[in-house]
Amino acid sequence: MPNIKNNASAQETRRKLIEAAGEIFAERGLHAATIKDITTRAGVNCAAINYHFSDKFELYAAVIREALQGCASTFEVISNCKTPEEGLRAYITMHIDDMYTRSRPTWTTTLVAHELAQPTAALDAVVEDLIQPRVELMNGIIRDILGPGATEKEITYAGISIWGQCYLHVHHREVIFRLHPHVAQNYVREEIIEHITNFSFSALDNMRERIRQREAARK
Amino acid sequence: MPNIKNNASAQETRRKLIEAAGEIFAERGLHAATIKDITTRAGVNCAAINYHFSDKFELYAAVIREALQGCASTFEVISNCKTPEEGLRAYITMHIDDMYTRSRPTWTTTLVAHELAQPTAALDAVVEDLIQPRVELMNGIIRDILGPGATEKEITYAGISIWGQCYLHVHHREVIFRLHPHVAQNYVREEIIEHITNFSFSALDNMRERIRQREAARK
Amino acid sequence: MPNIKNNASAQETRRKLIEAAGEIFAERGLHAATIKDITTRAGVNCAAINYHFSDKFELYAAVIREALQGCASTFEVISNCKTPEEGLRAYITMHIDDMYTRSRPTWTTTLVAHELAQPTAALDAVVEDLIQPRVELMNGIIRDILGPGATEKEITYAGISIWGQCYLHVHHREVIFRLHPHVAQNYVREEIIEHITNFSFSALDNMRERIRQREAARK
Amino acid sequence: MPNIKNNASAQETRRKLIEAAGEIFAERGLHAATIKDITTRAGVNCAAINYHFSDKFELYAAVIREALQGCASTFEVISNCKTPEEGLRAYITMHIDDMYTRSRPTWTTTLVAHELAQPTAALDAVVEDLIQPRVELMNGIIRDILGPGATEKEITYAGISIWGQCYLHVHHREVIFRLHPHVAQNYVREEIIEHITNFSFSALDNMRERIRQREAARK
DNA sequence: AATGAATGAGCCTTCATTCAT
DNA sequence: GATGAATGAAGGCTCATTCAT
Repeated sequence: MPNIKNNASAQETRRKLIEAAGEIFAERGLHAATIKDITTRAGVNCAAINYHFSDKFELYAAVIREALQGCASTFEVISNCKTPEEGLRAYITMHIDDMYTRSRPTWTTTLVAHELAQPTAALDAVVEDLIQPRVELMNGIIRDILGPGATEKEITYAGISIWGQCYLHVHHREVIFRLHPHVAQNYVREEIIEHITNFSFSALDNMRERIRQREAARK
Repeated sequence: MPNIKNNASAQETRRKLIEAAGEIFAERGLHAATIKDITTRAGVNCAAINYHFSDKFELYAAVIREALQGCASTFEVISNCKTPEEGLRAYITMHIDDMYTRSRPTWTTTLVAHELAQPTAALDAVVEDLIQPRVELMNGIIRDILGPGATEKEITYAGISIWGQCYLHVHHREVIFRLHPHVAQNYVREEIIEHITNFSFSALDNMRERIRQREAARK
Repeated sequence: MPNIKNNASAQETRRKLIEAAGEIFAERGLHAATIKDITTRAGVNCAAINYHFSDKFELYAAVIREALQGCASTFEVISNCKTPEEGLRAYITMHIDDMYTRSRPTWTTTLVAHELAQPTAALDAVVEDLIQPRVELMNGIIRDILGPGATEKEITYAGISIWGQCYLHVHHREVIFRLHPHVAQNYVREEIIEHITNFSFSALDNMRERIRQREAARK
Repeated sequence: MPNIKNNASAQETRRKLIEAAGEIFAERGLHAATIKDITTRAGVNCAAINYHFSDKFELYAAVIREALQGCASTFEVISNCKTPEEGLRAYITMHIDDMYTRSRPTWTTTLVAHELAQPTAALDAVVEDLIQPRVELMNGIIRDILGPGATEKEITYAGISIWGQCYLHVHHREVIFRLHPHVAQNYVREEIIEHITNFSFSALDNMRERIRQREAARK
């Protein structure tokens, strides 16, 4: 791995750059963000980017990597859930809380949204490090709920249905608020989690019943 | 009204520009797309953009407007449905088919996705012309299904849940395919429509029952 | 002479173009004035300039020629003056009135000022048609006043002294007004003519006396 | 204060840019001068203008400011004059020498002439820093000559009369030479100074006498 | 005679990058 | 390790001009 600077002040500069770049990339996207914007906000010279990351895109990649770290922290919570419904609720909560958690800088979610809408070479890392594990986690929960007769496709589709509901709330809140001012004015996180959990669980329950009947008929 | 050119050849040039710009804006986004790219693909001189649309951004706005036209065509189909379930299925079909319809150029959906992920001043038009009418259409269907006791918030949340499921399939197919290669290899449009319809309908059915019980208890 | 169009409507277009171009060249100068500005103000198509004048610079030259016409009209007034002092006063009046005469469009003076400060190829015409005759006229008056002993150089210098006084009042009124607000607020054309005439005449009178003494001594 | 570069080489580049820009702005005026011309003559990259002055116009303003410096140097000479006539001669000499002094770059006078003929936002600085002090200096001299009875208007008009004579010699030499080839061939700076001084002094003397008579009559 | 449409050239500016210190 | 200075490349836009009608 190149460009690993050991000096303490070097690490400090790196950190300031990643922080500033994260915010600005999230605000404007990869192309509209300029190096001058980033270095100005970071309070360093513009040549520092070339020194620490050799490239604007390398900085972007580093920012993405940074954004993906710490996302796995809530996984244990989900694993410890006893009932599948609890697991489902915990999973949905994790998604919705992407927007609120203060343990990570606020720009990470927005940044990932940009990357999904307009993928760069960094998309692979996003999929592998962030989304893939979540999908697998979720698939496990769904498999538990749907029972042993569920096909991989059914599990996949169900997973997408749940993820999609969360996705809009997390990444397109602005549009939702514009469409539904009454939601914007009285925004209650728990309400949304409750709705998606109920909506999804009842749909999964129905799927489970259908699968059970199908499997019974097949025997 | 400025910039309305009447000559036939002018209209032709406008069309070529919008076509080329649509593709390139969809590929690269507003900032990364260059005027040279667009005019080269359109086969016209770069000054033509200034002549027909005074600005790069005005061209972008025109492209967005163009993308939004023709989206309302399937509304009648939905209005003619007899049962709510049929209406729901027709609505979901309309969403999913955004990706496949050949009556419109292929770039429109991608372009709208960009606009949602990284809104510009053109977002207002997208929301008002494209999304708002769909949301109202859907809310009517949902209201029919949930029955008279449903609150506005319940209808809103249910609508977002359905929209969200379609959204991922339409706008993030690339990511879905990467995550689920078996879906990519054997992609069946009807399967997806079937799944989302069933998933959503059973969830709505469950909501309806709860609401019914709640309203009964209240009396 | 090329580009002499005979049709009546063509002459009309030419006239409108020269009028509009005169104003805009006077406002902004040759380079800063754009063809679009001019044709917009003239209410004609931009290709008309190329058709009637073949060139932006040819249009400018035509405008200059236009501006120079009609300047000779007051010459007879001066020629008819009986005493040299009257002639001097009439000459100064002619200069000062360049700014006020309503028989010609108001932009001509400003335009000539531009040409003097930043000469183009059109300067020759300005000098030959506008300035040269005036200078010769003035030199005659001055020669009358100074008497037969005056050298050409003395006449020349005296002429420049008189012209220069008028020049500032005519071409740099804006600066004068800024420097002397009390003059701006109570601007009296006659006062200025009176001052320059007295100032110049007394100076010329003094010159005449010196020349007389010098010539007397020489004999 | 932005744009103050401290490094020695930066100062050197700034100086080269101002020098080159001064010459080219003087040759062609603000609009006709191109950044490429300037940077080529200065031997620097075109982006240097953006780096040192953020703008073409900011560069122009800096050039004007530069042109105005050092103009006040001869003021003491005038202040030290004993008789009013000496002061008047020194003042006229200062004006005429604007064209010849080699202590300043040769373009400054031409540049100021452009600015007067076609004012930009930089005119304010020209008036305040260059012209205003000279006018006040001159008004003092004239007030001494005319005596206590002179009105402000009389002093103002007299000042303009003197300034105007110098103005033509300084700013329109080209035209003068074209009109009077014999002056061009045998140009003697002292002759001109002598003429303007005599011409003006005799006129002022005459004014003083009139004022004296008027004041005497009023009592 | 006039115009709508189109164009090539060039301008100012910005950007990511690199160099020298 | 960090920075002030400099730069080549390219971008958006404007302009005078020309073409086809």
